[in-house]
Amino acid sequence: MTTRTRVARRDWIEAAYQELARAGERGVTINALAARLGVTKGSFYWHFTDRPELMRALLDRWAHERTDEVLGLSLGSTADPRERLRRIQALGREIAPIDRAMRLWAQHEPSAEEAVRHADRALLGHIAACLEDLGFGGEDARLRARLMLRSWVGGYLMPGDDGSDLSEPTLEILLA
Amino acid sequence: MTTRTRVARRDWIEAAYQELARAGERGVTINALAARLGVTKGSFYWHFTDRPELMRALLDRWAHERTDEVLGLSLGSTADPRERLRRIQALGREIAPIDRAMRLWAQHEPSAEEAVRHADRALLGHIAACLEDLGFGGEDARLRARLMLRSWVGGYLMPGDDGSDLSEPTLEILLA
DNA sequence: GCGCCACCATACCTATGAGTATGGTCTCCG
DNA sequence: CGGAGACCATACTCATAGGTATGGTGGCGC
Repeated sequence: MTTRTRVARRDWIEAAYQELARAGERGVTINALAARLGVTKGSFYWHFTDRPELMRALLDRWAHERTDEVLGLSLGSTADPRERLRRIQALGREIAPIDRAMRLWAQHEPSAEEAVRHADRALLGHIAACLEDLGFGGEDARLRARLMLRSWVGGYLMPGDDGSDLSEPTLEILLA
Repeated sequence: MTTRTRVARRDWIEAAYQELARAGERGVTINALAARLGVTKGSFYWHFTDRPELMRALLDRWAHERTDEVLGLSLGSTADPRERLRRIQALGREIAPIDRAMRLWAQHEPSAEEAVRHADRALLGHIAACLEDLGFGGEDARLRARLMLRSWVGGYLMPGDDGSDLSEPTLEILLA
């Protein structure tokens, strides 16, 4: 016989995380995850007390992942700030699904909103630092950083905008 | 006795429209609207066949309202393009709730996505026209218009960003 | 070998929201 | 005054998703 499937708490979190990136917060449903993991709800309610606990774990996982990524941007730092900005954009493209899901979730969940706010503070700091290295004044750099991030996430809410046109020519405008 | 409450089809649409702006697409529930209107579901299913029909009516209402607003921007046109851009921003502030709701809805509803796409095309055209009047080239104007709109709607997804700091200094950056 | 415990399946309850069936009431028109 | 139709209330069904209760089944220590 095939060995009885048996999942750990991390498996639930991981599956939920991917479901979150794929279908949004509403898509994170116990039954769907159970089917995906090949078990039933009985497993879930042994590892977790309720759904909010799972969602809190997702928030935590995202916050850590986000911190590591931004940290990676600062550490693997080229001297050239332009190159660093390009790396931020590259990172943005790969984390787009989960980032989008988190921000949409944050629209109706205060805890998610707080997590996004916190993560944005760090990211904005990093972008502003790059801009300062490019010669922009402190206040101006912060303004432009905010503008860059806003225009980036704004792409999520603009149909027919795959974000490809935000890469080079648009970056020139923001750095002019 | 108080006269029995009696609502029309437009009343349902109007209530739903406000509920949409207030609580998003998920907030548009038949029972909630019925309670708000002082009637029951029986009334709704007389005026409409099902919920999708109501939602289509909302899409229609929004599309018309949006067309009128953008048309109003073009008609009441000052010669000064800077002033026209400021009027766009002013309009943006007042339509923020329903605009936000529509864009969030468009994330998981193709018909809403199509409506937003169509409305954006018109608005982007108007903004780009203003930018061309300011001396920007055709392609550059379109890029900057897209950037402006993206940074505007991006504010919806950025916690702790009331959009107030997007007004003047940020506009200067985009017009530099 | 035996019991214990981690882990899961099964079967339930509950709330919510869409949708339906049917009967009642008001109003207007002949 | 009497019926017809517009309009709504009441009382259901049904599907989904969270949550609970309880009874298994596996492996590991003694």
